[in-house]
Amino acid sequence: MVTLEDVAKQAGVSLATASRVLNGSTRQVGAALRARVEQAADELGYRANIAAQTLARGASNVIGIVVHDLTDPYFAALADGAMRAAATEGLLVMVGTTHRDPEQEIAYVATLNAQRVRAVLLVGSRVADPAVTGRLRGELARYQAGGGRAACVGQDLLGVDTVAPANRLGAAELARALADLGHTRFAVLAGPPHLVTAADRCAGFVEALEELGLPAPQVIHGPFDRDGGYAAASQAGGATCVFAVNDVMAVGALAAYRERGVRVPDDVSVAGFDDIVTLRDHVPALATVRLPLKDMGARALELALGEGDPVVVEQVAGEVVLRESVRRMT
Amino acid sequence: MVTLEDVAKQAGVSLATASRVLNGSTRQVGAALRARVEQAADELGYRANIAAQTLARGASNVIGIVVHDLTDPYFAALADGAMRAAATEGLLVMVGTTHRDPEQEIAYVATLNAQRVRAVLLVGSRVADPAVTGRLRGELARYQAGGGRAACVGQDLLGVDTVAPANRLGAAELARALADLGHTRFAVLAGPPHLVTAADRCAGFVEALEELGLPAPQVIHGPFDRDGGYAAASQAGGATCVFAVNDVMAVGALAAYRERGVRVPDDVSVAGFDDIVTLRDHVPALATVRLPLKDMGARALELALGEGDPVVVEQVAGEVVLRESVRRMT
DNA sequence: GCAGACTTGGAAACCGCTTTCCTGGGAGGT
DNA sequence: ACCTCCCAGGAAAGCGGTTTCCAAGTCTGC
Repeated sequence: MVTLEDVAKQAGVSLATASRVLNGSTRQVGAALRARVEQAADELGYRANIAAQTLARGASNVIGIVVHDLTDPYFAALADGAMRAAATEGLLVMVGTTHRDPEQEIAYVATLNAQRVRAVLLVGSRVADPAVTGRLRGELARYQAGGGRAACVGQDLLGVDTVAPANRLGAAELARALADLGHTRFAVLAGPPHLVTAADRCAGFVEALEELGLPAPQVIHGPFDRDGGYAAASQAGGATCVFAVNDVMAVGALAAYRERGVRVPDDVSVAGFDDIVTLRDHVPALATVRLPLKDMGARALELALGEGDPVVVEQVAGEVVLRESVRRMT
Repeated sequence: MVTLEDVAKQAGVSLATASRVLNGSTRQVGAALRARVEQAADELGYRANIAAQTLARGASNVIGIVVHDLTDPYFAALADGAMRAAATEGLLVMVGTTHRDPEQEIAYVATLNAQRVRAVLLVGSRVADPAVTGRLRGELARYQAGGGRAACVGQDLLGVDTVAPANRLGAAELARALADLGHTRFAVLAGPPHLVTAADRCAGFVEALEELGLPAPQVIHGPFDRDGGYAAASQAGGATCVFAVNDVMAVGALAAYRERGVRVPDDVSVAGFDDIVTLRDHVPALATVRLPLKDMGARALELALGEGDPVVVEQVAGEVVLRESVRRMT
């Protein structure tokens, strides 16, 4: 591997000069020397050793993003938003997937801390486990104590800058919209009780129905993914409208109904949450609550990078979008 | 930030001993000292500085993955496969997205080289531009000259270990399967002519039809994504069966037909390529050629990490899967 | 009881780059 | 002409680890 010293030697200049020419410095270097250095670097095929730069500068140009599952379009969209924002800042991105294991999340924060990344983004729902959350907070605190910056997309439970989707509110608005269509008997495919995102959406929905004076919906717990939706849908009976707490689950539910010959929306209405872009061509088109995922990812990165001495928490509103998968009761 | 020296001082041992205890060495350290060091590290909240380790060891524990677009489930699946494999090896992953810009791809290789990553994975179709390919090869060669390892998922055009989907073959088999159903008039939504993956699939399909003595299909070029499929479908006329060179385009095509009131498969059959998992609940279910994307990603990482003095190129066969989106002609 | 072979701990060189501090020389002012 | 001031260039001190090389024990086996 060719080093800066090789380049300096070849160009007949000092290490300092070579460094100043090649790796961006405030100091000026004379045109003649500059040219010699650049030529030497080119001839030798010099590539700066970033590990050395990071060590010397005491600051790296990479950020870390921790998501649950990259193949879930929800996280892909969020990550993509953050990555685009990072690219415009000239930052590299290290991505970690936890596959929904909170321990992995904690471990990643430790690892990213060791990497001295500029910022870490924790993307995805928190879990309702004070012990785990506490340990994660501890790890984050340690990271931040060393000058690291962090932000989160999800719930404001970590004491860091947060982009928080208005899950409760969105679900409540959805409930009201569905009630407006004349539905009265609901079921909620509620996901796992310990997942805060799932729980919030479920709670918002249930509370809104209560306020409207409607009967409490049937709440069915299960996994937060497509198969969870599929399985939960099979247990729902008697409801004219089913709310799956995310789009992917809703798609699973639709699949279950299709297989059983239950027509959507004729026999049952189905709504989801998130408005996953990849699903826009699904048939029937899915009623949902739209979240600006890319923007949220990008915004989270901004927050992490920004000064923000006081921790900032930004609520992001969702927008109810009714589509073919729901119908008006006559 | 607490350093190893702080730990050593607190534990009353030398830097060398502290290093050996905390950061994995072949050398033994006595139980007493080991305990003291570990306690000190714990009390101080020590986290090794990986940049320093990388510099000293001359080897990093991160790999780079370069994909076109993370929100495209095709790449997400491939990347996920590679990332899982990386995780089992204890490697961290740096992900770069090029958004289909070959220049970006080259730039990423340079950057990852600067990072001295252990290996880089280039995931996605090559482009049919000798100049660009040449520059990419040059950058890769430079990286490999420095001890870097590389692999590619796509076409064997880079002179590195490659996992190559059998695009031609898969498309040919698909063509035969569709011909078996009695179709004779085909259209191909062919994607961009310069994208090798798209071109290969198109060519395989066209050749197979020719061998069967069937009339040449209408070939419609356009973008390689959902909207490209949507637009291309609108231009196809007279065919009873349409082959979109990837699933995402096929979904776009289905959307276009739906909007125009063209029934699939009654009026026209539609097939794709890839068998994207996220699309399994699409209606109508998409006939396609299944590629084991996760395995391919994982395999590419293995290849990159393996010895492999001779460059190895692995063909991965696709499996034709006929589903509701195609019908038998009577 | 002692030579030789292992072990364990520490000192210090080194990884590749940044940056502070110093030096010499030219420009500008009087 | 003389003195300052400023600026380009270089020497060298880190940045935080790893690892080689030594020295000093500690075991063996005879």
